[in-house]
Amino acid sequence: MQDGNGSGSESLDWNTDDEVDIRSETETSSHPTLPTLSGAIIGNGEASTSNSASRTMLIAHFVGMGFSDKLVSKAIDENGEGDTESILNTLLTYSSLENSPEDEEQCNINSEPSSSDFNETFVDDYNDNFLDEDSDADSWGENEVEVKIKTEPDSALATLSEKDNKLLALASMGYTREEASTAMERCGQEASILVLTDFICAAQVAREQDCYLPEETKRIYNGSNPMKKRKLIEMCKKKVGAEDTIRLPNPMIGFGVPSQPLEDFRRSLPEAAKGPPYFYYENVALAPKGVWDTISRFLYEIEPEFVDSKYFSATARKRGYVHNLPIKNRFPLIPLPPLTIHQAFPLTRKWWPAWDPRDKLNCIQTAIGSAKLTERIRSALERYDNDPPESVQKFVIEQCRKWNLVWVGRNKVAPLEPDEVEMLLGFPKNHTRGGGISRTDRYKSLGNSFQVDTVAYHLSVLKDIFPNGINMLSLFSGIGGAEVALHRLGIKLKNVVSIEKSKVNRDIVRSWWEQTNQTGNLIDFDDVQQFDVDRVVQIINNIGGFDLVVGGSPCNNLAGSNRVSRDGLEGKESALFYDYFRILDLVKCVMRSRE
DNA sequence: CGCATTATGAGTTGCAGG
DNA sequence: CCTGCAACTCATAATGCG
Repeated sequence: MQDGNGSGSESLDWNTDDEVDIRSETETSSHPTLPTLSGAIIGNGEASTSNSASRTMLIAHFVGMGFSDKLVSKAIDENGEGDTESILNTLLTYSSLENSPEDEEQCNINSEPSSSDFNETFVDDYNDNFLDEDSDADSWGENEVEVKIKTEPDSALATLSEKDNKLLALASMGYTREEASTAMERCGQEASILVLTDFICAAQVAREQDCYLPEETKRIYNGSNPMKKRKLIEMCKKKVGAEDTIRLPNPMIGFGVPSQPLEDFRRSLPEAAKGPPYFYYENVALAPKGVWDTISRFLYEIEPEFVDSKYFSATARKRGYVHNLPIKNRFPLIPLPPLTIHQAFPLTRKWWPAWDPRDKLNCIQTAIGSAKLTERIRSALERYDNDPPESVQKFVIEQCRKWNLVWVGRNKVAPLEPDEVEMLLGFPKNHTRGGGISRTDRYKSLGNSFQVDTVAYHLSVLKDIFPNGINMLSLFSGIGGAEVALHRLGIKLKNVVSIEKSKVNRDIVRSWWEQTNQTGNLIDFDDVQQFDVDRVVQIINNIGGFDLVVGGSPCNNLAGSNRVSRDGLEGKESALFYDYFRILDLVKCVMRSRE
């Protein structure tokens, strides 16, 4: 996806002066802005008139959190007085749509919204609750949360948030509110972000060139004519200019790897990006076009650090990391892991043909090569006493690369074993073994995980900053790559709040936590979408704040190996990136309000 | 139903060579 | 500048078996 980045384009006039939007008090910015709560405009608090007592209380409550009087009234009108959760959601959406990078410091969430309610002994409560599994998400603050959810139909919530998400995303891309809503009107609310941006882009081009009638434009963007669509997108790219799209570095060493530390490298973070808390976000580097531009724009315009884990391991793993950590004085985990196939698997050397030039494995994925394939390879090679002809060599090497096969006997290749994958990714042996987990699930969980040495290298700078340990919020924890990395760095884990959908993964982390005799608290949840303001405030009041927020959101719809649903950042699972951003920004605001 | 097995390309990038 | 080619990719869904 090539998004339309408004800045730097004079000819297209992305931001018209006569646009009508809700940020009328501030000057129009020509820069694509972050949809952050941190950047919310704080109203000057007009006196509200003719309100019931409860309504006045309600308004005061939200105004106390930093929202303007006018906005709060509007939100209450839309949602009714009874449903504070929906009101808050609406307010957050409005705030996000308001663009005001100049006012980043004005986040005035009241740190004590009825603090007596929150200062109960929650830690004790959930330590008990965790013992009865699967009820974790609901066993919390039942009296409050349950009721709210039941009064609001799920479908309504989902529709609202989906629509808002799209508006939000479009706003973040620098489109005006008018363009966004027009596009949604014309393409329908079910239209994907791609379709919407295409529509806007096409409209721009049409306006520019005056050669497409509206009806024609509409027809083209109903998906009937892919050639013309592609051509139009190309034209848009030319117009917008590709100079500000994120490109992958070559070699992919980010801000340095142990063998090439980039000693004197400095970077300046945008003010809004600085902590607390520190945060660390991860996803696949080779995502569809435009994805990393969007991710970076949401995550405070921080430039992603793209690193291939082949500099830390015998297997490649090209990933992008967005974080606000210092990068000076990083150090790697000891012992240094093997960096070549030969070092990692000495026994394969005996069978490794001279005509297979590989010394690194490709990316570990979630599925392995079939026995049928390895058998085809064996029988193809068996016909020759010496080296096979070049055509056969080419076929075999191609398949070995594709499926990450290693030589385990004469003419015999095989996929990696789960424990070998564990080693390559930096996990302790048998990390994913036992406890009722199937072999298939082991491959899947490992294939979706961090490379521990790589992540540890980035997180190592925290050791001096937090000599007494850290509180961590871990989203999409998986099998606990970040937790393992910190533990191996010798950074004490005081409180770890972990959110992970898969029960087998939660079990793996819980098991590792017990096996390693952790002295801190591991608190887990299963759904990021239900992790709302109340919960964040409750937890922060209890543990005193987070030092680090880590997470790699789902890559399903971004990953190249997905033939079926590589739908980009708006895909079913990958769209959970926006929940990472939402929760991070929430934590940021609550933390700032407690200063 | 759980688990294992298998088949299923496209999108993107880099690079060499016109 | 362009074109062709090689390389690579945190996956999904259908099927069969016990």
